Amino acid sequence: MPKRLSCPKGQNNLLATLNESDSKLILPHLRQVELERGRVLEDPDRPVEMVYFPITGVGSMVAIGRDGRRIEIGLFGREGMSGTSVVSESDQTPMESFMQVGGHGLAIRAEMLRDVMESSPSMHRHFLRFLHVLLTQTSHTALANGHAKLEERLSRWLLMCHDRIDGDEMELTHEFMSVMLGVRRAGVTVGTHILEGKGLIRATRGRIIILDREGLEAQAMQSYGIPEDEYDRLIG
Amino acid sequence: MPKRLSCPKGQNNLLATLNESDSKLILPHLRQVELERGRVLEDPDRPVEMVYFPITGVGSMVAIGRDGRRIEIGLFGREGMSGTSVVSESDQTPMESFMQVGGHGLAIRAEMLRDVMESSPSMHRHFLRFLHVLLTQTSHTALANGHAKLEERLSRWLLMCHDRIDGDEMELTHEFMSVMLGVRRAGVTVGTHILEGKGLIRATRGRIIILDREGLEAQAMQSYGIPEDEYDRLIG
DNA sequence: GTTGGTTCGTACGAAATCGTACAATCACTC
DNA sequence: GAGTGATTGTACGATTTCGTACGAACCAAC
Repeated sequence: MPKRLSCPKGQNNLLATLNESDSKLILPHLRQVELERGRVLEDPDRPVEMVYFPITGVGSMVAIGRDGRRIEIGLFGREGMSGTSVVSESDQTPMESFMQVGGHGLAIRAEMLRDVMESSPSMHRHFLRFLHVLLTQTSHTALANGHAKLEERLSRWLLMCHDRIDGDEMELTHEFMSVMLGVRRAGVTVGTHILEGKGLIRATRGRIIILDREGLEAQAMQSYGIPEDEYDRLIG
Repeated sequence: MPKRLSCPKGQNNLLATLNESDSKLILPHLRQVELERGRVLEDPDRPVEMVYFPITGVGSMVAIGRDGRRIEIGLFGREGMSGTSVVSESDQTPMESFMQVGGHGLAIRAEMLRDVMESSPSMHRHFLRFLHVLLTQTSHTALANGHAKLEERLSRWLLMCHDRIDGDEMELTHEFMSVMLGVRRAGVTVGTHILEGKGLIRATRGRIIILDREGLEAQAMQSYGIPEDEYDRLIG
């Protein structure tokens, strides 16, 4: 299977799939922004001020425990958006969102987004559907975290990143992946070796290259795909 | 800490917290229903036909993997509702919802709910906020599944059930809990013994009694509470 | 080229959980 | 009150992951 969630280059697919009048409505309020790696898009328990639609790059949503434990619960790129709590009329969330892979995109002030959604139920619906996809993704993250072995989770995660970038190369350290997956750094090192040994990826310092996507999907089979199907169904 | 998410007896809190005009709007379309244990409220990948607002009983949302692996990703009782995909304009989800503890509640046809939400943005917003709480809950399930030990996850799960029932007794088998948590049945048996040994619960055949809620919260500290805070913030 | 910080490879025993099995106990029916 | 099925208690080795540690490899700056 080829990459999922793909969309016309140079665009954000969530915006590209708006109908014409909604597109006209929101366009004037969007402005280009750089989304450098590490940029925080959403602070925990603080009102969302800007909502971002990546065109390149990958964002991570991270749940944070009482004691500060973190784990990634979802990621989004040019198929989606940050700040969905604006869409669910909840202003803020206890999670954090940040760019894990740098890129650029479009941004709109949260207040403004609220306004345009209010004036266009169809736009609201469109973003709501993305929220639903996000819930599905998070659910399957919970499923994978509960049932899947490290190697399978790693495969799933690499696939989800791969879907959201151009090309087959990503700048990722084992340390970073270990935090996202909530496992030991050393575990990730061993895991990547296994995938590398099977010829599915190639890993060099700070970089992972996907060699055999289908093979990776086979590795992740049970864990990958359902949220992506849901995206196709609802947004396409 | 006392039970969370509590609300006036004999009511569903999500409905009880609607404003007066919204309440009048939806009431005529609600009808009383029995929600016996095991009752399926929502089939995976099939359009939601009825939406349920429990008054007693507890419902579970379960994510299902490609190979049929299951894990509970959220639960709801008289503080919430089933069928949130109607709220997110997505009609259906790849998950299943069913009653894990029997009870009764109110039901409305999905179509009708769609209509009344369309005619009342404030009602739509209210349910959207619950959807946001659900996303938070699911995120923290992913967090717990990734980071917490069995004993901690078990405590968290018992607390979440406890919040949603009257009294301190629940009919639960180890087998059932093991499926919800995605662990071995034997593991749950050992886990309950530990909690029992600490005097936090009492377990008899097919039944768990919460003895020391605060103690349980201490056990689950890192994993429990944030989604509940979010509920208070948004619905109260 | 040396230095220093990041990243990666690898090792170790400890802990948690798994998969499985089987016997004991309970609740209910006949 | 004997039988039956569901539930629970307990055991076993196997597997996975943990926590930690330390050295090697790499990269960039001086």
